[in-house]
Amino acid sequence: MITKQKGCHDIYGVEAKKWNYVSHIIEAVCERYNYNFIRTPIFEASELFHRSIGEETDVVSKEMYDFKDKGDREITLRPEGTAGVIRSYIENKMYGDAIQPVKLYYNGTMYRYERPQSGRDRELTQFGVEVIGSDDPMIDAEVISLAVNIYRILGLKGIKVNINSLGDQESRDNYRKALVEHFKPHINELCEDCKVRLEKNPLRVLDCKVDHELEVMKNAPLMTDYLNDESKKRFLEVQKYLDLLDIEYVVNPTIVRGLDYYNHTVFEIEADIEGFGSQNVLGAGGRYNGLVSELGGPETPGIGFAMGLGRLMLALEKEQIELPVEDSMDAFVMYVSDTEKDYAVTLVQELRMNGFKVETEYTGRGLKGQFKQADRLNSKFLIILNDKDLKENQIKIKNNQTKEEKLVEIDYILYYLDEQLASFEEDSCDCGCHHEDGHECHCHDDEDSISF
RNA sequence: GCGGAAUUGGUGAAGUGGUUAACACGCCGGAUUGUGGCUCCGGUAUGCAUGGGUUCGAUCCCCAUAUUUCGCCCCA
Repeated sequence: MITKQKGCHDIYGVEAKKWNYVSHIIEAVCERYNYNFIRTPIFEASELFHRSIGEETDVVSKEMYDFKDKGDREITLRPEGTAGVIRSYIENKMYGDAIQPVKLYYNGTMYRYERPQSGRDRELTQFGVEVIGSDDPMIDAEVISLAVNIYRILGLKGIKVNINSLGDQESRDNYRKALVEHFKPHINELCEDCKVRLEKNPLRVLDCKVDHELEVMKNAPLMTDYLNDESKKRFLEVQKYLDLLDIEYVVNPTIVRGLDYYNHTVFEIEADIEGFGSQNVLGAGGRYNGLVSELGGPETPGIGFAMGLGRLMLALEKEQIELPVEDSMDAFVMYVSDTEKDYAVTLVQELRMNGFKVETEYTGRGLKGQFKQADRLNSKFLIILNDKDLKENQIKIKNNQTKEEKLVEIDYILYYLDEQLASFEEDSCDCGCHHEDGHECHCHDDEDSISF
């Protein structure tokens, strides 16, 4: 048997419906914030990721899906979404668009050659946004609030926002120097990885999990103390806007992020959920004011974030948040004889074309089997065709909830079904979803009634 | 890249170095000659991840591979 590749997943059935629902919520929220959908290729020139993410990062140095195509081009399956979006922004000269800043969102698969574990796959789905062309701290807060509001709308509790500022180039350089001076005398106490990090990317030493408890680590200089006045002011403004937006957050100076393009605001959104494991960062992002120019575009500020949908689904599951999943039919058309079947074929099409969700029998089951099948499909009405009724221009239709059966004139079938379904929905939840006992219904918390 | 655990039918699983590998659910059929969901009866084929090895004999023991899963590193 040929099986799926390591770290990949087939998503289907109820799970696929849940994914679609979540994507739908995300889209609705993005629309309200006036972000526009962008779809970029899944593969790009390898150089794009080397230049943007950074040569020394783990993502680039050991997790890239690289290959050469038949034209001998160096290709990489995208490990994250920002690089491709920025490439597209530059290539399509979006910096010349009348409407600025450019606000974009994407939702697609990313690829990282990693060892899979809970909450981490080789093929992962990320939703993310990018705002390019504004350096206003207000937009930093908006991006964070957008992410938080998506989690809120989905009903997720225990969301923790950690923010930090890496400052501008000057602040970062000063801090970098201070860090190297601080750790140099203690280099032998650090783990092997950190010794290398201190050389190549000193900031990364800070979020080392191995050396976390060391004394040198605890009294290491803080980034916040090395921000120059402008960076400091900017960071405080971001916090002011977050306060105004009623977003709870914690300033955490150890957040440095694994991708090199970040500066100023960086943030991570954690799920503080029992049993979630160590892969508890649901979303993260930050500002990247140097990235557009680094990739050959004009000097343009930008900020963005990404969230892993797989982890989000995991969190929703752990918190036992039930998503509304449409799993019922309006009607199931039953038949036995060939003439009944012929009529069924046309009736089913007519009903479908008039907006009803209708199913029928395809596998030669007897009437008994068709009743069972209709129940499995959670069909609200059963249409039981009978040659004798058809000769008299009538159709038997049974309400599967009340068990009432009625003979209806063929010409009135659409009207009858429409009316019956309307009254059907009055005394039951109109979302059409199944609710297990004890679970709250979130069906009406959809995008038409979201509260921020 | 490193380490631990696992893999038995459509599904959940029990089990043993030796004739037909439990049990449950599901599904199909019958009782009910065109009205199901309850009940009862019957059926569900070549099925113990793959490849080697030990053995008279392996689903069981050993090795390798694959996949799954949980950690480390790192990331969403």
